[in-house]
Amino acid sequence: MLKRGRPQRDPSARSAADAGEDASPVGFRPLYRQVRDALIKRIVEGAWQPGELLPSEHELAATMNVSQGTMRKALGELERDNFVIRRQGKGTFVARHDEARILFQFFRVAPDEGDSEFPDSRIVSTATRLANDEDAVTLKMRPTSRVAVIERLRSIGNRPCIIERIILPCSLFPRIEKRRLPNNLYQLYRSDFGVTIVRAKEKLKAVLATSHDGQLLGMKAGAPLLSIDRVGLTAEGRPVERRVSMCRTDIFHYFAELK
Amino acid sequence: MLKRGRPQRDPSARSAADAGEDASPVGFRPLYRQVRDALIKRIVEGAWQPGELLPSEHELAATMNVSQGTMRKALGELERDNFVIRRQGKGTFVARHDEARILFQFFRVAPDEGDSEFPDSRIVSTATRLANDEDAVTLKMRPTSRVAVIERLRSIGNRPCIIERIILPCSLFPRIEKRRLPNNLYQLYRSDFGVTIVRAKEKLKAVLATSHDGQLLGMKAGAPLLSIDRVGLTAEGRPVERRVSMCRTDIFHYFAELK
DNA sequence: TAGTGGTCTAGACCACTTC
DNA sequence: AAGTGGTCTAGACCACTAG
Repeated sequence: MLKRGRPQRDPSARSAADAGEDASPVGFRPLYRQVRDALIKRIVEGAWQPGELLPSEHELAATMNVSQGTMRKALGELERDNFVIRRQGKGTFVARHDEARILFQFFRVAPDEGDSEFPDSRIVSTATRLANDEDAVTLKMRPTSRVAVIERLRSIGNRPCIIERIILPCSLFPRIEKRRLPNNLYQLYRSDFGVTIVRAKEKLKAVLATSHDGQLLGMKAGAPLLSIDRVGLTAEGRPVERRVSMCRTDIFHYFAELK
Repeated sequence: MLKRGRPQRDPSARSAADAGEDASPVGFRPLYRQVRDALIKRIVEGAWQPGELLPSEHELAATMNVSQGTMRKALGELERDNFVIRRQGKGTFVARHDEARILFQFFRVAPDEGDSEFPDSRIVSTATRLANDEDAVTLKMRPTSRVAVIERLRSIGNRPCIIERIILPCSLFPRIEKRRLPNNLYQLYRSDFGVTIVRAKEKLKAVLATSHDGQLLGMKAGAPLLSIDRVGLTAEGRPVERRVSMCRTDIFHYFAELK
C-alpha cells in the first residue's frame, strides 16, 4: 500500500531503487510507476493466479488511494509489458505466460509456408559448468560462478528447426538441470524460480553448420544457419538467461518488426 | 479543424477510412486519432519544417477545440511513430528524419567491436523492370506494373557491409532511378515523393554468398551471409518499399529487441 | 521567472460484454 | 441493465529548460 493520502508526493519513494527501463539519473519516481511496481510485486507473488480477473480500475484505485487515471496509466504499462491483458467490457486479467501470445513476443521463427505454430522441444543434454567469459559478461556474473546448460532441439510440425543452448546462472536457477523441463521454460522460470523475463535482446549472424548441429537439424555440415544469441531480461533490466540458437532457414525464417 | 464544439462525437468522422495499425472492423474513431491524423497531414504537407518547434499543447488544443488531455494523447502517438520529438521544458519538435535516431529505428546492423555508425552508400546500379511475383505480392501491386531497382553497397568505417537491392513502385516514385540518390533514402521519399515510412517488417535468412555478392563484399563465394527482406510501410499500413539486403556477419551482426 | 511538457485528480460519458 | 475498460474534459501542481 502506498503511503499517500493526498495529491502530495511521497519523498521516501524517491530514493527507491530505480533500475527500470527508463532509469533517470536523478530519482523522480512518478506515482503511477510506484503503483505499477506494487502491482508487479503482487502478481509475481501470486496474489492473483494466471488468467484470473483483477479488480476493476476503480476498485484498485480506491484500495491504493490513487485516482482512476493514475491506476489506468499503471495498468497500461503492465499491459505493455505483458503482465496483464485488458479487454473492454470484460476486465483486466493476469496474463498466462503459456499462450500463443508469447509465440510472437519471444519466438520469432516461422515456416516460410503455412501457419506459425509453437515448436516442440526435445532435450538433448543438460549439465553444469563454470561460466566462460562471454557468459559472465552477458549475464553480469562473476567469472568463477557456475552455470547450467540445457541443449535442446526444437521442431515445428515434426521438422527439426532450431538447436538451442540455454545458459542459466546456477545461483538464480538452483538444480534446474536435474528437472523435467517443460516446453515453455519462461513459465517455469516464473512459477518455480520467481524470475520473470519481460524482454530480450538478440544478436544474429549467418554461420556454417558444424557436423554436430547439421546432424541434429538434418542438414549437411557447411550449410548456412542463422545464429541467434539472446539475453533475457527482467522488468528491472537484469540479464538472467543467455540462449544461443542455431536455426535452419532453408524452410523457416526469422521475422522482425521495426517501429 | 475538427467539427466539434462539445464532448459529443462527430458522426461524419466514423465512416472515415481507418487503415491504421489498430483498424477495427466496426468504425469508431476516437477523437485523439482524428487529431493525430490531422496533425500528420499538416506535418507531411510541410506546415512546420523538420526541426521546427510546434505550438504548445495548450495552444494546439485550443486551436483544434479539444482538451489538453486529448491533444496530449494525439501528440503521444505522433512521438511513438517518430513524427515529433518532445522534450520536457523545451517543447515539441518536428522530427528530422536524417538523425542518428533513425539508425536505431531502421538500421539494425552494427560492428561486433566498436561503436555503431551510420553506413556510407555507393550506388552500384539503377534500373526499371516489370514487377516479379514476389514484388507484386509484398508491395500489393498489379503484376504488370513497373518497379525501379536500386542496387547499392553500404560500408561502415570503410569496411563493406551490406548489399541492398531496393525495389520501388514507379507509380509512387516516378523517375527515381534517374536521380542522384542521397545516403538516407527515407528522407528523400518523404521530401520529394510525399511518402513517409514509419515502420517495416523484415524476414531474415542465412544464405551462401554468390560470386557477385561475395566480390562486392570482399568475401569468397560460398561464405555465409545474412539475407534481410524488408517491407517499408506508411502510417496507414500501406507497403511502399521492398529492400533485399545481403549482410556480412563475420565482423558485423544484426540486433533486435523483443518486448 | 515564465513557459514547456509530465503528472495527478475528479468526474462525466461512451463502447463493449454479459446477464 | 449493470459493470468493465476507453475516451474526454477541466483544472491543478510538478519537474525541467532557458532567459
